Amino acid sequence: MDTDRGGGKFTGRRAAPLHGWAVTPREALAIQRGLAPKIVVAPPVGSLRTVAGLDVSVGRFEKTCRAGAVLLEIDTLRVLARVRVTRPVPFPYVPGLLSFREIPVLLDALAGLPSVPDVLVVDGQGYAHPRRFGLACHLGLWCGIPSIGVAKSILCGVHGPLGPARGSVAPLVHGGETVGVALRTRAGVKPVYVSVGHRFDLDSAVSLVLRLAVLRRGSGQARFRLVEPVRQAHALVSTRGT
DNA sequence: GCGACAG
DNA sequence: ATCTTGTCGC
Repeated sequence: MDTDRGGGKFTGRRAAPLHGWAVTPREALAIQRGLAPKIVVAPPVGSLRTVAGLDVSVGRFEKTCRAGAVLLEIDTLRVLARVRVTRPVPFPYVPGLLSFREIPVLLDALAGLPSVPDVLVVDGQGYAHPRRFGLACHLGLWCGIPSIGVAKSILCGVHGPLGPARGSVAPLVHGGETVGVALRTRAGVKPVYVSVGHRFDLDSAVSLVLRLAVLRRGSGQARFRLVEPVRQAHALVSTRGT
């Protein structure tokens, strides 16, 4: 029943928004429980040509935050557009409720892109969440766009050791369920944690992440641990000024 | 009750 | 997330 297009042109075109954003932590928890069943875990439909990397940064004592959305062509990893917005911080940081802090401002950045991305990549968890509704799930569902989460550390779950080579994986398990994977994007360095957001399956997410982790010219070694869209978004919001 | 805890 | 310089290594 989700008409797709979720919250609208990213924010409000839907006749009835899924929910408001001015909520208390308690209400946020209830919203997550109610929306988690709506997440679709399946291979992405159609071809994936463009990807948007998203990130948010908040100053130590500032009351505002910056959100960035960078659109790239998946094949070439060339940047097609960059959008950065500054907004009041809408919600405190509470482990497990990150989406209520970042999505309101990310939506404004996404709305500034010249076209709708085929897939969204966020800096954080998706399904690998206590209630299976991390930032990537929430954003993907709201926008009606396929999404995945690529986190730098674990929120919940455990995993066994993984090989030292790029591409090595180990399932991330929580509550007896595989909620994501620890993936080595670069030989010898700490893995990233990949999980499904919305309208994506774990295998497709892993292969996409490997495609987005820039390789060094020549040998098939990775240049960076993090995927390019998220690196670009991070660079965009981590500098201050105009 | 205690410790953990995306960004 | 943010506070922060130099330094070791490919």
